[in-house]
Amino acid sequence: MDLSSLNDRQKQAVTAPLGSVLVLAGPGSGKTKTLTHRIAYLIEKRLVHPEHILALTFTNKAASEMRQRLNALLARLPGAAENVTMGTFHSVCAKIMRKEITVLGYGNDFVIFDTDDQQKAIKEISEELQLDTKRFPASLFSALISRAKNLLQLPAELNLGLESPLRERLAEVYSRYQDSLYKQNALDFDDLLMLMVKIFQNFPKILAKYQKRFTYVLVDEYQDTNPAQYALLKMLSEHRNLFVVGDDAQSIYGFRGSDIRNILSFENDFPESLVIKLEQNYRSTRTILEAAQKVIGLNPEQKPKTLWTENAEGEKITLAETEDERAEAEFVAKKIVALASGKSDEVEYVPEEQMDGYSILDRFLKARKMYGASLNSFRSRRVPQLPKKHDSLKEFCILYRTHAQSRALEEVFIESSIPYQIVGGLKFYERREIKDMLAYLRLVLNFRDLVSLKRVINEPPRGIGDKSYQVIREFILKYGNRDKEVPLKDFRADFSEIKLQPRAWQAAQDFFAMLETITETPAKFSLPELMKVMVVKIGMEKFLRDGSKQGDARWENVEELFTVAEKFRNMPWREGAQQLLEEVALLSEIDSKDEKKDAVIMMTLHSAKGLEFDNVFFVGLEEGIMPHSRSLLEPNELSEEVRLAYVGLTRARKRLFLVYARHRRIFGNFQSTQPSRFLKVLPREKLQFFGSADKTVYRSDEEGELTVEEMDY
DNA sequence: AACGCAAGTATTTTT
DNA sequence: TACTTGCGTT
Ligand SMILES: Nc1ncnc2c1ncn2[C@@H]1O[C@H](COP(=O)(O)OP(=O)(O)OP(=O)(O)O)[C@@H](O)[C@H]1O
Repeated sequence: MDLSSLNDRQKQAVTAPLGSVLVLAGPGSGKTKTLTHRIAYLIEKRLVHPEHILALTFTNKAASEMRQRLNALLARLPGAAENVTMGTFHSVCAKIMRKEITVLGYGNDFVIFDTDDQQKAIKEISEELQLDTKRFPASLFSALISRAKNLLQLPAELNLGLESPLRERLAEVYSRYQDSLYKQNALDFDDLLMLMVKIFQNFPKILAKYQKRFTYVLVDEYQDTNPAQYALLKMLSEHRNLFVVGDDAQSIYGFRGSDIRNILSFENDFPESLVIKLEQNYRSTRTILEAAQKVIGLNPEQKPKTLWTENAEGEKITLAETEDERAEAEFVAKKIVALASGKSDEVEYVPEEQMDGYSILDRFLKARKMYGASLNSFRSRRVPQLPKKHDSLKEFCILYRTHAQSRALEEVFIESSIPYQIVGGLKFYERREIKDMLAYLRLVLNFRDLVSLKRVINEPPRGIGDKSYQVIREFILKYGNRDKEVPLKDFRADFSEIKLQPRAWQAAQDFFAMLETITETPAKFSLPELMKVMVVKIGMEKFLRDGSKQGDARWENVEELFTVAEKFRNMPWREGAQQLLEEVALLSEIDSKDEKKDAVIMMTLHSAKGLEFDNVFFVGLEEGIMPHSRSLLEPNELSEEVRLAYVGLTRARKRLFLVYARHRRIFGNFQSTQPSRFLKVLPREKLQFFGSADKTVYRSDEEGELTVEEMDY
């Protein structure tokens, strides 16, 4: 096997004897690359069969990219890469659970509840218990339940050290919530991990089966694993044959239960393990690396690591101060236009009549559609224009702390005719019409799914309001139980007994009759075929296309969903629906990124984990945003902000632009802002300033000795 | 039950 | 600013 593209340390990791290995190293040192080569090596040297390898990544996208690379590395063994099990913890657990969950009493056609479904289920319980939803919002319970599950605490074992009365309320809600999930045959995200652990703990035969199946387990981004994931690894790997890579300085998912101690105590947890440190960075220029090191230096608790590079010193980092978020976006647009049209320096504004490409009318129409720009405000703005002929935009990336920051950028990019792609934020699958369609599908598979029922029983309007829904809900909850599954047909016979107002009664009977006819579709039909019948029965097109343009757009989205469903044409519709729903529920934000599209990419710092770009714009570097105001109270959270900034800076290969605004609109009104404390530690001589950034940021020299917490304003 | 309007409130970060 | 929630009217 060709190891020539690896350095000595990387080779050592790739060819290490079987046993536990930790590769602990900084950004851009080739951890992911090493992990991929390790898999290839194990397969090619016939040390482990591909089917016996389990590789866990942080996102689905990372998994599919790894599989592609592996395929290329194993060109001489075609098909081998396909046999490796790869995916996120959640998706791999979901697959295993489909086979094994019946031991817990759930059906293996369970649905996966996303955060939204989860909160709706909790809300119903809060209402049932007549809790004060101001004092105890569903989002609070949802976060706490998630925390408990990540700590592997079932309702009976709940112990989060909370104060009364929250402790008692949570215990009640959690217990009822878990019952409710069970009755609906649903698992939430955290159940996928927690219940998997519980199965392995309580059913040693099942555990043994998977220990035999996966004799070698690899984990990328190990610093962001939570206690449940840790427990899984510990059981699966029987303390051996575990290969993990990560960097404690890049742990950024603490809010989701990730525990940095997993990587810090690997050596103790897995005795006789081999720890390998990679120290050469292949990604960034020396300047970028130096700046990043300074920032992470704000966290004394991070494990010290050497990181050097043979790369050139490179260009200076640009530190720009702008007036507000609009000017910030214009600054970024201007730089991108300049760089992508081959001019390394400033561009002049192009007079309208000389503009290539789009007419001003086009741009105005787009701007109005996107954010309702008025003609006057639009004309008074002069933004640079991206020429029709320009370099590829794929190597431009804009990073921000929160999704809300993308708006100003979007507005300016539309006006500048710069194609862009936003990762995450308001997604296709979060649109109302799409969620409705998926809810119908879920109901067709499982009429006990109350969250879906509530969503669509009156969508389109059928004359079944909240009162009637509550009665139906009670009926279903009391009706039989999951242990002996009742077909919808039998349910319907009994459902005619339900006591509802005549109009609602008829509508409800019709609704379930419709579900039943869809459910009886023979298995020879595929999912796309079923869905087309389904929308007709529902009357979806008439409902959505109300004559407005938005209505047409909504219907187009449904048609787009048909296209997605085409993937599942070669299997019975039930299976297809299940796979579609699972895939949608477990999508990662970054999965939506379209590699083919030539566009500037915008995303949150969290989504950028593991990625790299030639040109990175890190915007909104202000106190309150980066670090975020919600993180300032807890030192742990502030440390995580430092790591987040470190992740952001180290995404850049060649050029890095840091931008902050003096004023920013927050909740609609302007507030003045202060530059981020993280900027103060950057090496001044490696920066190129724009605006009065130099003066504003380096106001005093005495701050050199302060800790991050002390650096506040 | 459905619709419309007004007030109030919220933004980290995601599988 | 934008979205959700609640209230009042039909
Ligand atoms: N030995 C090497 N020679 C040349 N390039 C390398 C070498 N090792 C890694 N690289 C390159 O360095 C870049 C970073 O690699 P990789 O993404 O694997 O790093 P990483 O340590 O996983 O980074 P991060 O911690 O940011 O996720 C990639 O473009 C990779 O191709």
